[in-house]
Amino acid sequence: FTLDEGLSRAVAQVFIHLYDKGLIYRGHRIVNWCPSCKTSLSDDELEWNETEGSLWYIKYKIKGEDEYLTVATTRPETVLGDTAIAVNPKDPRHKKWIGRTALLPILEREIPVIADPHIDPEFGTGIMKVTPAHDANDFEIGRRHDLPELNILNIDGTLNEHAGKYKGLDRFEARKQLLEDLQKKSQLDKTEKYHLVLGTCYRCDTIIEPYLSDQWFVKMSELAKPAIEAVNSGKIQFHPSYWSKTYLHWMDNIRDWCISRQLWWGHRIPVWYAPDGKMFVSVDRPTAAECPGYDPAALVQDEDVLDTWFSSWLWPFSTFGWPDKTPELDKFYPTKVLVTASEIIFLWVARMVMAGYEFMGAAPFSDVYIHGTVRDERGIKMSKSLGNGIDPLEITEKFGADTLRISLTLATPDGQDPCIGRNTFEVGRNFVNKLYQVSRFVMMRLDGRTPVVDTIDRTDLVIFDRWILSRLTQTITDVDTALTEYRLSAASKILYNFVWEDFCSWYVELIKPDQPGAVIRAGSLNVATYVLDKILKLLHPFVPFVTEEIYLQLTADMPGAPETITFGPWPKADSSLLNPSLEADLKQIQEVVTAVRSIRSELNVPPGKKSDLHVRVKDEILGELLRNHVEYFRSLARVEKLVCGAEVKKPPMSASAVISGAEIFIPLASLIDLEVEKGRLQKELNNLRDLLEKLSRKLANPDFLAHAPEDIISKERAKKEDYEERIEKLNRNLEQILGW
RNA sequence: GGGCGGUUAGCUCAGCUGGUUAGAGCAUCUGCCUUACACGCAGAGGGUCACUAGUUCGAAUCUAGUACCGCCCACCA
Repeated sequence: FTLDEGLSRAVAQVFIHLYDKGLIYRGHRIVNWCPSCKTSLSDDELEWNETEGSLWYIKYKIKGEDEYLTVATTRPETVLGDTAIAVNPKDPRHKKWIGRTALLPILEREIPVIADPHIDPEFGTGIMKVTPAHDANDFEIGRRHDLPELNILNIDGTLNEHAGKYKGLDRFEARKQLLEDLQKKSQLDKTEKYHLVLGTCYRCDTIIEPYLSDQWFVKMSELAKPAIEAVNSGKIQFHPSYWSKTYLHWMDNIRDWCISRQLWWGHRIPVWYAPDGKMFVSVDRPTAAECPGYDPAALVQDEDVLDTWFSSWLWPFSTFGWPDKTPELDKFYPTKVLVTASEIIFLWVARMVMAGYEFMGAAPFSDVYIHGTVRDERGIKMSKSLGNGIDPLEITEKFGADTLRISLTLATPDGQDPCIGRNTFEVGRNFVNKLYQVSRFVMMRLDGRTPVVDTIDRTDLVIFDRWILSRLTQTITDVDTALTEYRLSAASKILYNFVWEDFCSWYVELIKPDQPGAVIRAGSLNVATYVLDKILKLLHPFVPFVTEEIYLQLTADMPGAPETITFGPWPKADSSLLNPSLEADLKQIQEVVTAVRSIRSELNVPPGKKSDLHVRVKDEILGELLRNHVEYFRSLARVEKLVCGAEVKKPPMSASAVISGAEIFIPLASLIDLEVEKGRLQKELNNLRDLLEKLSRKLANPDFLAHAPEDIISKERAKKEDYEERIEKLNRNLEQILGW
């Protein structure tokens, strides 16, 4: 907590360090002042109300001429605090007046006519009055041109001695009288209705007044240098990297930091004032020796407190006891990753980097991960004030903490903001349930056998076992890559797909024995358990509670198992398990199974009814693959009898499908609907013909053949051959049907 | 006004260095209470990749501009 004693001392020390170095100074700044509450307000404490106001056009006489410059203002009483008239240097209408002297109406004070690019020639008359003490923007102009900052207000909103005859009047009464006087002197050119937005005090509704006050500042340009260099050189990296642009743009244009706040809660500014105004900078009340010639008891500490970020920017080291050299500081500074939101890149991140270099001599971290900000379904950032948020506790209550976590991870585009609604969380809820169910299945099918999760018996593997191990290996590699690149959502999606598709939909279904309740082959069960263990560990960062629970159940009877999943090692990719050609073989089996399912579904074959499967293969390797493993996919494809080989003939009255490298026939006699089957084949035929046409055009283009790389051309040629082959087969099958 | 993102199926998003029949989940439609899961299984439909111009043999992917959405910062005499 930054208001704890140790951290408070660090804050004061830092103030003194910067003050002694000449980097902290006292200056003027425009604040929002409430004349009723007699306090300054932060921008956040203002309420902005749209009102119908007026735009008054006031004439200023040019000294020594019979000419007038007319300016438009919404606050005529500030005329009394004007210290210049300004025009745009490029404005041809008013160029000739630059450098001349104008006379303030009523008070007849002399003020210069200056040129400043800020003035918009399109607004009003293109001439602006400059009131440095009562407008933030005019203040900036005043600084640029070294204008006097003339304060005309008292703290209660009445006018002070600089207001001449209007002294003592309330600002609005003064406005009224001034306008009347101008009218009388014909110096009020005209009045227009004007729509404006007025800042008011959130407590008392009083219109706030921009007010010049004494504030403390930190000079930033020197502090910024090493912090800019750190990001430019890559010593500090943002993830995603484009956030470094935001950081650098701000740092390159950095302005001095106003660190004093007129609040009651915060670190008090460590400055003490003697009755005569003499200043002492000190953590505690100065001792007699520290303020020679003054009575320490008579010193008064500055009433203001420090900006909250003035303590937060020290956080990476103040939390470890700095400025003392503690073992914690030694061990934990610098750290590696800072995780935060983009909206505080300036407020916090940039300042921590600057403080790190200034006080520790090194950057506080090497990587800054910027996470997304939740938005609602319309894309608007969720916030308390808009009331468009979803309460995370409500989601946790309903679906569980893991669901909240994995759902947000899955839904958040890497580096961007997720738009979420209530059903965003169903995805995660379903997934966590799926994980739990499949785990339950594996554990049930242990049938009393002790699970083995650390090793696999490589002499006892079937093709599907080796396949899932290869897929697992690839998955671990992909997840590691994604995490290394700080792509959390990508990592979670890789795992989601692996678990749901590869593991649940294919592997577990393939190793299920054909007979209900039959014991699963020991080798496959070993692999299933082994893979499940790795899944739990890979998913643990995303689904912490459920993976822990399952892990403890799975390893309950396992001698020497860690007492928590977090003590287990992160899975390593074992490249000897990777087998791309095997994955390609499996893909073919999957395609056959999918084609069969598709035929059956489209022809409305009752799920309970099994059917024979005839496969004419182009290559006997596939035939063998199918024959040898039919027992595994028999139930997936509802196969009664399998006939496959290069010479297989199409059985009469059978439905067909053509995939790359094979033709599939299912004899369906009574079940087949001629029209439906014709439609199916025709549709596929049309699809392939379109593709072939496009491809043929491409391959007939001499420019393509001349410029495209060889491997692309041969790939396209192979594709063409495949299309032609499939079209021919489809044609034959279609002709046969037409002959029925 | 400045800076930075985004725009791909009805919705939420993948698509990394240009060559895939542009993918997934939700939603929709069809059929299923099939040995863990109906929070499920299988199948299907659905996209001129915001628009315009350019670079290229080839653009969802690169460049420029336009429009719209959003975030941060500044400002509105």
